[in-house]
Amino acid sequence: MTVHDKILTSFHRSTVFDPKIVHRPAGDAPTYFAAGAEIYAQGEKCGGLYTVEFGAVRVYRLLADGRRQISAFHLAGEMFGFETDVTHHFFAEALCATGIRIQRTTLLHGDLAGALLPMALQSLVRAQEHLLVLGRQNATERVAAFLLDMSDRQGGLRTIELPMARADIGDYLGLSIETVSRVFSRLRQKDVIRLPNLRGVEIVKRQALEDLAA
Amino acid sequence: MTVHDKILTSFHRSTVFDPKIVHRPAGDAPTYFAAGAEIYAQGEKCGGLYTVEFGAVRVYRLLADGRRQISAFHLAGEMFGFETDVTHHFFAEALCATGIRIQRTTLLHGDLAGALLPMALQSLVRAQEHLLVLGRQNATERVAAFLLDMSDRQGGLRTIELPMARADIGDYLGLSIETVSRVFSRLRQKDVIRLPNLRGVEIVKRQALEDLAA
DNA sequence: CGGCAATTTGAAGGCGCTCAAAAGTAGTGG
DNA sequence: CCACTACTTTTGAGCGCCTTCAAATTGCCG
Repeated sequence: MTVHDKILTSFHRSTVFDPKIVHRPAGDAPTYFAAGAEIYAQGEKCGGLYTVEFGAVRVYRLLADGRRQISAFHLAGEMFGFETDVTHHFFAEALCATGIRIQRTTLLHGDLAGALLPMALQSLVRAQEHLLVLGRQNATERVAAFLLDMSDRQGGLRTIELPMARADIGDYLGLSIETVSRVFSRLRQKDVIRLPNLRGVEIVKRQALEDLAA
Repeated sequence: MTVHDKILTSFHRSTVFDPKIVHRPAGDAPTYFAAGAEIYAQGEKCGGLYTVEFGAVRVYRLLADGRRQISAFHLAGEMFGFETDVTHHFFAEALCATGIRIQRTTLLHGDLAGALLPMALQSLVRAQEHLLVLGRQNATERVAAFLLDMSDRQGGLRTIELPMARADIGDYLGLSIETVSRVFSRLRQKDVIRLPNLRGVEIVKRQALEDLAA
């Protein structure tokens, strides 16, 4: 039992689980999840690998006292669910209406592993870059890096629709929701971004964001 | 070019490079590095995978202004150097006298990849657990988790010899060296640990550390 | 329009950082 | 062996960024 497993032994879910699953077919066909629906939970047996067909996913861990760290968001086309153990060490939930293709991979070696290694390494690099953000950047830098990352992963669009709430962004960036909101407001005041909807973000001055992210 | 690559374009090494390499044979034989010696640098062409035979290694990234984030320490028996690109995105340096076995892997698929996937996933899980520490734990919790991790990875020994300086611990945990030192002192005052040497740590009350790490 | 949740904004306080200096450690050479 | 130097670690004081607590505002959906 590792340090972090120990941390989580006393965990209990804070809200009652409501699956909200519209349709879960057998085999490799996509499964549909409503916003907030659980895809898998810590301690569950690993079911394989997951590919986001549409929508978005948050993957996170919890501390015993309820503090949450979202280790990654996964958007359409991305793969997640890599684990070293037979049971999940993380929770995965849909951020919005989401379609997931589940590949049941009992054997993780041979040619299949050869195809998976690049995907796993992609996740590793993302996690390592996120370590730099969490370890050494201030609130403004974190939010700027986050917005640029989200934009890049949606094709570098000028206007993006965030699939997650402020609370999710905070738990991803290691900040309180109030601080996230304050940074958004400050960026809006400086005309670096515009906030047309609650979830929409228009990047007005990309260069300014990039300067801030450093 | 990603956000983080951009961040690092203006990077320059802060100290003059002194290889201090005693012996670097060809092929798969181990290479020896003195304390502080560079194993590879950001931007260099990837040479393959690296296995620590003895000693210890730090892998890190830098921001343009010199802030450093150590993404991982690697001890004897551990493998590192996984990259998605043809060039390194990180720096790797020996923390002390260290022997490294370099496997030159031109093809990262097939059975070889099958053997590598578990190692890569191990790195991924470590990075994700570290995200929880950096994102959601305070200074005391971070140091406690670090000490337990170091102890566990050295066989759960009661007394361990840290191969790294306070500055390295700080850059790993996202803290200043002063804060790391203060937490060490506080743990010593509470008789949770003892500090026989500058680098030595004796874990007197493991349970207390585990309670703190949560 | 009314009600609920999410977001925003404000005020006060705390944790960790920066700056600074003292104490301890190691390495070198006389 | 000891003196000298350079570096690391420790300790102190003050400050600033972010958090917490609280309340106002906005947005959304019936």
